[in-house]
Amino acid sequence: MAPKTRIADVAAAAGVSTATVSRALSAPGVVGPETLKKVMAAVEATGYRVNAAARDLRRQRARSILVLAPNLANTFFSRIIAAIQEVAGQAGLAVQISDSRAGPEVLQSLGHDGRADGIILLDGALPPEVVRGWRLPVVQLCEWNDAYALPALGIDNAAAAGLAVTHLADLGHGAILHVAGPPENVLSRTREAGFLAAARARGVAARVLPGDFTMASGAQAARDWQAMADRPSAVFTASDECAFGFISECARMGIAVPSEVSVVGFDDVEFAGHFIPPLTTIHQPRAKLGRAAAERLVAALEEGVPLKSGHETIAPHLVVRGTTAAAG
Amino acid sequence: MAPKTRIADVAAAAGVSTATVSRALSAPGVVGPETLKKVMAAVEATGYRVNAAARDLRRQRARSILVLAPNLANTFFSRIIAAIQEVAGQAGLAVQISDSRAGPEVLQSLGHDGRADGIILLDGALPPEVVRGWRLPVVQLCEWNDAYALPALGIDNAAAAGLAVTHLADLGHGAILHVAGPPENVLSRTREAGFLAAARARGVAARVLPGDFTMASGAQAARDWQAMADRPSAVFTASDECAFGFISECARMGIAVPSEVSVVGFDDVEFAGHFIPPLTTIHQPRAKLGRAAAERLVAALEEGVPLKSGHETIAPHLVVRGTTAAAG
DNA sequence: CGGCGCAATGTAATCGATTACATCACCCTT
DNA sequence: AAGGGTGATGTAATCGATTACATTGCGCCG
Repeated sequence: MAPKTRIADVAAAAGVSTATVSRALSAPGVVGPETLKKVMAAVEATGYRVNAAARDLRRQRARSILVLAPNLANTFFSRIIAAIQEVAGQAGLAVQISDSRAGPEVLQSLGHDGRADGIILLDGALPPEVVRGWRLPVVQLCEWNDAYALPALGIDNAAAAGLAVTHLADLGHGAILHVAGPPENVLSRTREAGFLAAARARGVAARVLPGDFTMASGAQAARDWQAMADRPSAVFTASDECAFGFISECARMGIAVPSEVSVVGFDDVEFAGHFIPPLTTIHQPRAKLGRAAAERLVAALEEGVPLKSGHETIAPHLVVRGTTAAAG
Repeated sequence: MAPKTRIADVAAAAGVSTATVSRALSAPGVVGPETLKKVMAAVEATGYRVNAAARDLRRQRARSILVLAPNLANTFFSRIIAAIQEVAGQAGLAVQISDSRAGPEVLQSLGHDGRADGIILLDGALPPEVVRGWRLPVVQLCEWNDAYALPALGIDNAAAAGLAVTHLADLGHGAILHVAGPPENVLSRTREAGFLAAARARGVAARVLPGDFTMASGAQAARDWQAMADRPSAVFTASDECAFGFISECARMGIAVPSEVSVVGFDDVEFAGHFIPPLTTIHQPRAKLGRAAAERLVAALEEGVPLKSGHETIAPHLVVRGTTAAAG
């Protein structure tokens, strides 16, 4: 009925001033118990809800955080965002999401229009000048970019690649092929570097084929691999999707996994455990990552805990399933 | 550098009044060309960005829509949300997401705090009194609830079930098992009803087992089906996940799909086409649904186009892949 | 040449909540 | 009994942008 009730309406109904209503709602301890009761009754009666815009304006806070991700449709992000929303929601902060591939001006204003108090950035490929122009606390998650000079959180990608190499070497594979991700991506580069370092350390032969994280690039890699003179007996791909593509193409070519070739993926996406055969892969704790990033940002925002600068990594682990076996 | 520049700063820099700056930015046509140039230069020089809270307060608009979904981690929603964000972003509206499983008070205020101008609701299981209490335009998407008395948009679930039945009957299957979804869910009920009606119309025997959309319930259904005296040769599940569970369990029991049993899923999730064998399933055009809902809401918000009440359905279609074959 | 109309700009009220500061009542101490 | 403290409440300034209304200056018409 009442289209909008303002704090003044509540004050009138309760027979007190607006200041008292405001205090009753945000600091119940400082108003008298009698008054508190009256105010609460009036709030109930009028169906009052604070106007967020007015409060935000006065408080110079939006009680909201912004999550920026490239390609929101990517299922990799959904669990992360869910975890962020959970933590933020508990702290009473709203979560706004936006595609980080929007134009620079749009991105620029996102950090300046006062709609958000902080940003969680899941993209390492934005123009540094835009990112550095933001005057808000920002946490980089999963991907990062040193040019931003911002705190970052993610798994240790190099160590993760090492886990894959160790696992395969332990199974007796003397040569391993890595299907890399797009070269402009930090994650790709770190994983590839980690792979090469671990292979060298372990004394196994290393080969690398280009890729771009997609299923199609995995299938292409399978064909290229099949045509090699001396095929490595094990493959480590830069993403699960790529591994799926590789394995599917092998199936099409009549090559059995894992008996003829072992495959290790990266990410442990929802589906990895249900693929046939279930995929051995590096697990990225997405919920934990989302939660950790949100907790840090919320702490910075609510309690003024400064964000630790520099990289913080979470240890990944390998999930051994059905796509790896001892070398024949 | 400048921690925050207000419109007054720009006005001072340009030597005009704040009113002129405001007009230059929001209605460039009404200020003189000279003045416009000066203002723009001043905006550039000071790095001014409007303060969204102040503008929202004054305009009584938030330029933001809220998407409410149960379980944001569910990958089914990510593509829908991406499409919503795309449409909203083009219209200059922010997208806020929240878990619809939050407490009633939280939900209540979401519709009243002035942070959002409209809501896209992906959940049909919220308390009707909360939903009806919102004084904002709301569009229900995918799921719906008649008690809300709100416009709804989704695929025609009954017709979709009919497509599955027709396909299987055409392949010569004389009996079909339906693994249903949770009975409290409208989608489950509509799909089941559509299934039964189509089976009756087509003259094929229909059986139903309970389920809840999950992979585990699909696996359980497979075991129950395996134990049946006269097993139907075809299965239609209420979700893709359920179909994956059914098929995986069949594989474990040594039953081949599709030669020994045909399976049709529902949703056409990202992974359906890459499952082995690729899943025959009902395709839900998620991007299209998200876009359509967002377009309607944006039109209602921006141009005052009233929301059509009642259900609006989009025709689904069947994607035939590798889990269905002619009855043996 | 006086006045009307129009275009450009300025002045100040407004959106709704928060909060610094002022006020008041009451009690306690000396 | 005067003075000082304490706790509860009211008054009014404030956050920053928008916009109704007022003002100014100029050209044009009769």
